[in-house]
Amino acid sequence: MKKNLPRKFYERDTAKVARELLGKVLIRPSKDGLTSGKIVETEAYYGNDDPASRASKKKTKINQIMWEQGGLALVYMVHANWLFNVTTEGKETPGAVLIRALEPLKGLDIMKKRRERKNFQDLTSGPGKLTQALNISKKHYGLDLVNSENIFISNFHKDEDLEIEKSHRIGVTKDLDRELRFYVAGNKCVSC
DNA sequence: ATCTCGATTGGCT
DNA sequence: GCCAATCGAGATG
Repeated sequence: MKKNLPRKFYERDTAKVARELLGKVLIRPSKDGLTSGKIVETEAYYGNDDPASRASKKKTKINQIMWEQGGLALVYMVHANWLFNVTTEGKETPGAVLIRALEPLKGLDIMKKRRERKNFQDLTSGPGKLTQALNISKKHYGLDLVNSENIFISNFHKDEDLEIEKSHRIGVTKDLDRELRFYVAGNKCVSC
């Protein structure tokens, strides 16, 4: 079993974490089998000065862990889909990275069943799709990815050279004048 | 108790 | 490409 990324990986500038999460593997063992995928698309969300961020408003039950340590699972629902994020930066500095797309690696049959789709590209090519494929939901809220066996992120076995591109964030009503979406160029599983 | 809205998805034109 | 459906949280009364 591969090793969880350490706390210090997450407790850095959010855009840097988002960018470096590309190519890492999200691993999700479960009762019905292990599913995993390579991260190919992410978005960075900051605090106060980021109108698109959940942390730009006051603390709530949902966003409060953005002020906690880095490496925690932040899961919430948008338009009837669970979205999976990881907190970043140290305590008192809010930040999180949204995982927007994966390239399926293991457990493809399980993913197909959960998604009720059989095409490779329909499995995890969107933030709501990948949570369904990996069976991630509200119950994982607050999980510490640095220690957990249920969901964790680790380095990929081979150091591939990724060609990374960036763009403005997708779907947000008020974006910043800064490109905070990162994705692997040309990858078939990127959401758009 | 009810209403509004969203970091989406999938089906249809 | 367009657009309606979907769920839960947060706000409001």
